[in-house]
Amino acid sequence: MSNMFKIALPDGSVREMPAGSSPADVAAAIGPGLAKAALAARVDGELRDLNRPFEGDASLALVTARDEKDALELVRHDYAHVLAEAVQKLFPGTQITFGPATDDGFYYDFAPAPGRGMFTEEELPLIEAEMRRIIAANEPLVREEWAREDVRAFFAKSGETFKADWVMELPEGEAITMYRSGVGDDKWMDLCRGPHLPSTGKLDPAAFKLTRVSGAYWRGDQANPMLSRIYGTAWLNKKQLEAHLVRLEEAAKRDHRRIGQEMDLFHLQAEAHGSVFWHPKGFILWRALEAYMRRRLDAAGYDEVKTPQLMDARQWEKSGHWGKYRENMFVVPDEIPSGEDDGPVLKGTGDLMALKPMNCPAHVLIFKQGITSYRDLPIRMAEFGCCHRNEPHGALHGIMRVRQFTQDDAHIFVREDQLIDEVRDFCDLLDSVYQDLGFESYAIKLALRPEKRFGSDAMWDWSEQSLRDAVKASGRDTADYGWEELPGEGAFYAPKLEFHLTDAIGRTWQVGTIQTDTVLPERLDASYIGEDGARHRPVMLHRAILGTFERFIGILIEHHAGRFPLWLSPVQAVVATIVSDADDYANEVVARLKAAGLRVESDLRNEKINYKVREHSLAKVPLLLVVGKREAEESSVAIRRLGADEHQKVMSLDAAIAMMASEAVPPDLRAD
RNA sequence: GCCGGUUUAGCUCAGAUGGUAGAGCAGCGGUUUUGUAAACCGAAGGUCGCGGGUUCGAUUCCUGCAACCGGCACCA
Repeated sequence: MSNMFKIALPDGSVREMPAGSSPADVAAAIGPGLAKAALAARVDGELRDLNRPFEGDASLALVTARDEKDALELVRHDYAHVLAEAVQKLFPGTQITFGPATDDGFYYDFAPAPGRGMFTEEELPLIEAEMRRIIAANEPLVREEWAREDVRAFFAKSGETFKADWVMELPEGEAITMYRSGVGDDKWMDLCRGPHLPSTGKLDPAAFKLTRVSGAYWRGDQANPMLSRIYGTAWLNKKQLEAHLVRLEEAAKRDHRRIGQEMDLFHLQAEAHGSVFWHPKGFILWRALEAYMRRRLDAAGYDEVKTPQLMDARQWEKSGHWGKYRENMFVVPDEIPSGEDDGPVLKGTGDLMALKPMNCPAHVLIFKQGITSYRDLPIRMAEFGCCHRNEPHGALHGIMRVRQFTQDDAHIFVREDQLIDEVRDFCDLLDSVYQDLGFESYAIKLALRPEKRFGSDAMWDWSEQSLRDAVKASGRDTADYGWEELPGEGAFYAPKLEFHLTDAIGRTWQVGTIQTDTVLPERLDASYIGEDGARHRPVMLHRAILGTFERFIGILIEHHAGRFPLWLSPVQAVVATIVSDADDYANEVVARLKAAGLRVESDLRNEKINYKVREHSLAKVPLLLVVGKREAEESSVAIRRLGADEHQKVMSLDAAIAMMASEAVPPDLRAD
């Protein structure tokens, strides 16, 4: 066996390196510039430490900051390592657990030392300073392979029960990697799969920032102790960090809660927390969206229905909600008590009723009226259904996560042989709606059977596979759609396809969904008569495109930053006068625009035009029609378009009305 | 529900180690008739989230609760 290894480089060349050499040696052999720039190595495609020796012939690609994706991941992971080291040095007795890289940085979960509480934001600057000290010390990060029992003993000795317990769950017999930073008394060790940069000095002390603290359950399980998580954002250099912080500031300006208040769309208040008070302007947006959806559903063969808000508890027992969902339901006694202890019920039966958390059982009850033939299927039953769910309080978020909401819900009753086509058609309809509403991209996930569920494994096998097949048939099971499967995330009655959109600061929200349910038709005994004259169970597809009006409008607000396309804008135009002599003409313009179906307001106030322009621009009014003496004489308007480069365009009133009316047509009604 | 933080005028925020509080903007009254992102003057506006405690006195200290914010868990 040769004691020289052949190392193939990306340019096709091959270098002979002595056994025991590492990617760092190759980098040094190529040149000092590369040796300095190298952060890690890809050896036969696997990301590895720069100093980890080759084990034989290999292909090698050195990773530098130019390989941004790999570099960011490495660097962020290293910052997490440095964070953990800093925290343990500043706060002895703190236990370390896990600390991965995230999309914009890193976090680390700690179990605070006995007797002290969770970390607070006030402590972050102190921790940052210690991190910078560790970076300035340029401590080597050295990979060591340990036996599992040695690792356990090491952590057990210092009272690190989380790490000691965790390492015992790793496969027995395999070498486990520990990373050492610092030397001598300043030595610090962490159990970590790696890889890491060669030393802490490779990090830019000005390219990270600790951002917030949070609680987080050990291994993500509510039954486990809560740990103290510290989040940071980290980049390759200061410029990138600053750009990211600016992006966050810009994103905060798009927050739907802020814009909702600025544009007077809605408000929330403690007396009905988790329910939205829609103001006139916000409800115009709602109505435009609802009218649009209604047209799309009509065209796609749906029948719209309306079902009761309150149903008897016995019905919820039959549907299974009472057993699996009661903790989230608002339960209402059907009675008016006398008010005395054990006094009589003055009115009502005394039975329990519940506000519907979902529309599905009611739709099955409609389906069950009369007899359905196989020829009638599919039946697509739609409802803009108002539901109530008593959500965990910590889950509520603006209008994105509320306790009362209206779904663009529908249930499609299909034969098994119709299922895949129906799901595929739904995917196409959903795609078209998202395009119309300005969303170019969205993610599709398949949420698989949860632990707490109804139905047989065979049923779940079939349901899951049918959704998988339907997405494949629609051609959307690709990386462009972020396609992935999420084990354990399905509803208790069905697996579901989830369609996700992203908010202003990168949080993703599920909006659309379609679920293949065979459980509820069974429980509620829904059937159709087949070609063979026998009774069969239909499959029930639960589906929504917007998800809920509340959440979708929240996303729309952030996506457009309040600058809605004209057909959705609550106020499409304001006619603003320059002098009071133009008041009569302005009123005429407003009347003409209203007659053309446009939502328009006038501003005849005794204010300077600069003031009016500023005010209506801040209010995000898309079109400002300025009229003064000139326009009144010429029957024209000076149109200023929000966000446009050219300041104004003077055109005749007739031409302006034609242009605006055409632009305000909803996307599904456009001729083009 | 869990961890941390916050709650003062319509909005955005100051503030006092305990003696019932300010600013800007908005709103209101007046002056200004104005050509594309803030004209000027004036008066007014608050049980300092809610309850309990300590105190001569609490918006401030203690305590309970609620809502909100950031995460976790849960979810459309």
